[in-house]
Amino acid sequence: MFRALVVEDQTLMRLALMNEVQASFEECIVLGAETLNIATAELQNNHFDLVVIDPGLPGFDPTSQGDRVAVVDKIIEASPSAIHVVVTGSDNLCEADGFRQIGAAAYLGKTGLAPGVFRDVLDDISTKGFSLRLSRVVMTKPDYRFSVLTPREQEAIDMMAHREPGVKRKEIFSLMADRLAIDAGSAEKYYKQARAKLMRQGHPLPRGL
Amino acid sequence: MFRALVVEDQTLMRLALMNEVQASFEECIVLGAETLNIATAELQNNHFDLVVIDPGLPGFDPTSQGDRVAVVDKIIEASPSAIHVVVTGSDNLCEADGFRQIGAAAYLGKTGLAPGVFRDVLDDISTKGFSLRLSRVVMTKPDYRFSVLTPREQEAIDMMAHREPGVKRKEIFSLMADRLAIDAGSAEKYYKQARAKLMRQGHPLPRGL
DNA sequence: AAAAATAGGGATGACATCATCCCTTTTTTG
DNA sequence: CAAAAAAGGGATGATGTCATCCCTATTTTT
Repeated sequence: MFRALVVEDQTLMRLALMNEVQASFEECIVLGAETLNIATAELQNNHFDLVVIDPGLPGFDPTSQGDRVAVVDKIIEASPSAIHVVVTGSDNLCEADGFRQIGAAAYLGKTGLAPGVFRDVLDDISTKGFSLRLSRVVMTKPDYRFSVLTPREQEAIDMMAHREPGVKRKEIFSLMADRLAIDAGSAEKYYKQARAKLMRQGHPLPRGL
Repeated sequence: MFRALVVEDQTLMRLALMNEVQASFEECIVLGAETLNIATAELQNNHFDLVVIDPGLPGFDPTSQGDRVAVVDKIIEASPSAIHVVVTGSDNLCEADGFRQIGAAAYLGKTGLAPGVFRDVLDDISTKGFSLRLSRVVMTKPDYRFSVLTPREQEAIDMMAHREPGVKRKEIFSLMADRLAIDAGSAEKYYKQARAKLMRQGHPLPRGL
């Protein structure tokens, strides 16, 4: 059974990261720790295959490079056989190198760290040994979220809304089919159903229909 | 139809906040913006009832108090009729006062901002006019997350794991029943089912069973 | 010893989502 | 024009979760 630990003080982010880890493994146990104390206690008593760390923890100065390295270093030394992924909001190349030198397998900026990216990061690690994803701004339009839509319908709307001009809808349906491992016809159906729901409720649809 | 906008650069956090907003309203549309540019473009073209803002956006100095105020101020001026909630990782009482004075209805620290808290914040706003929740460390034990459990089962395990010594399980079942608006017997069933699943797979259960 | 709490199951219907396949009409494109 | 793309529906079964009610031992309290 794959065991992972997520060390992050921001609750919503911790839960989101735990979700990402869970989504990356068939069967697994994921623990979440808010503080270094909780984390070290767990690391002493149990074995972990993967540890995700945000170095900006309570009780440490987030601007002090020494504090940040100390946090990560302590965790790495307490779990030498695990894969260590550093996640931070204030990322930079210099710090990435530093963490890499003390044994981290990945360094990720929080901006641009979207659902699904974590899986890619793990692929990077197993193929190249290290994964570096610095923060970068990607969005040009906002994301829409409608409470009336099912997850599948929401995804269909999302992908269609981000369609580049000139790209046919059919192509989006194929893409969606690939990503969700379903039939292209089903993807089309979800999109149409979603669209119909929004129209029925008189919603102003995002541009691109 | 209730319309909300979440302005936050960290993708996972933005999605989590959008979820929190959605969970707080029956029917709603929630937009997510990664940058101030996207946000202001939306604010110009559409009306919003609620705007959630993280002042630490790309292109601004997160350590500069002036930059942070400028971001929030620009958004508030662009949507004077909306409720404005400021969410930040580096929160302090002084900044909270500052944002309150320019019209924010809530100031929330990211640490301790857990699922469900947002609803309470909105209650605070409508009753007291302002909600202040500074970051604070709450956890003493880690959270466990098992991929084999359904959400209900996971919640049952969560709540039981955080049971104070001396508290009877029956009481937890009642509490769970209250919080989920279900029967106490059902809550008990979920817990037992979850426990059975974990035992069957040979998982070392968290202390407190 | 009696009462309450806990452990451990089985069976059930309601319900929503997922995924598929089918159909027609209109619009756009080559 | 002909063909492809798109809009707009209806019907279907599989599946999983939710929520409930039922049952019997065993253990712990009182």
